[in-house]
Amino acid sequence: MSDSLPVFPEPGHDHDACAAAALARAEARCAERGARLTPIRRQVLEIVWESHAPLGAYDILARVNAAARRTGGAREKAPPAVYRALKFLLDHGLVHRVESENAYVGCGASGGPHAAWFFICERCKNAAEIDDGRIGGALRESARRAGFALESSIVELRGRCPRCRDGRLRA
Amino acid sequence: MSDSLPVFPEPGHDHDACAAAALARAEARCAERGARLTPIRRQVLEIVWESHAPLGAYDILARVNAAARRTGGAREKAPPAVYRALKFLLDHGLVHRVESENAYVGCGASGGPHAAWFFICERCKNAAEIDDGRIGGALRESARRAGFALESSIVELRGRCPRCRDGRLRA
DNA sequence: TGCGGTTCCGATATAGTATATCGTCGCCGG
DNA sequence: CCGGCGACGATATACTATATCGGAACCGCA
Repeated sequence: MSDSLPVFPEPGHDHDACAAAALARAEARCAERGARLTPIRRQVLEIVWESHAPLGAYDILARVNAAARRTGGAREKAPPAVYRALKFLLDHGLVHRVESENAYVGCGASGGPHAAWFFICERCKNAAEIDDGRIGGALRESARRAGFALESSIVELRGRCPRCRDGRLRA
Repeated sequence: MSDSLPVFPEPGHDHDACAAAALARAEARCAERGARLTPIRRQVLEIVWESHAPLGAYDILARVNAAARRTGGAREKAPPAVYRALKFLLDHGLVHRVESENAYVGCGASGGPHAAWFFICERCKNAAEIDDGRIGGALRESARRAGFALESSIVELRGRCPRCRDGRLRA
């Protein structure tokens, strides 16, 4: 685990490349595991990677169906299609769920299983994963002292990202 | 902020006293603030204090209505009644919301505003507030290093409480 | 080639969580 | 008396998620 690094996407970052890299990681991981990145799963993953802001399941569904309407008249998907795809992606560590928003965001890490801890900007809505060993240490130590057998941890830190923090409301 | 102390309720603790103390704290705080602990607000608070396990809004609603049926035929309350009461209690720091369960639990602290961090036992379902300065320190330091202006933090640690941890499944 | 198992998906229904809106009542200060 | 405000009742609706069943596609294997 490394120190915390600049975690929010830079203003002008090449987001297409960012998303493409995530898709490539997903394909690699699925190949490794013999898991099938089917069209609907891949599409849902692409949609959550359209930005760094967590997206609700029904927003994802709407985009899936909007795309279907554009490209030809395939019948509308129903909610379970999206929830099944999300479950697959969650199970394989390709997306994370943001509990405080009932929403889903792409996993930016290439490594194995890891805790899903986030900074979430209240203004631009972006979420950035936190990679900071100190937090894990503090949580484990706190659990140890309480006699609590820690199995998983949810950490969602809300506030203003570096770009949005300077009081510039609704810039 | 103190060290982490034994935070889960003891097996045989006097829960009636525990709930009564919480109600007394609530009355005191409302008096201080000129806020009105109306009958429905008080009843919702009593219901969340029936145990240390977070309770869903509709479970609370069902208990409110069950009580009404028992004591005489007052008309059933609708969901907004409970959500309004919960909002009041949340605003005044008398209950906390557990994001990972869409559920609500009484606030055990008597002090002022504070972060709502929890241990949540997957077996007995109880939630216990964490009072550990190290966690806050780690979170603030992580935010500082990332240039993130921290406004609020959600920490929900899931696992087994001291009483439930020893592999005794469904005892 | 045909069988049997598994995985994935379509389709429908329903469960569970939360809020918007509008009207009324009661209280309190002027 | 009246005006404002906070609280609440009532209805409707939005949003989030899952249960269940059946069929299609795929795979390994006799």
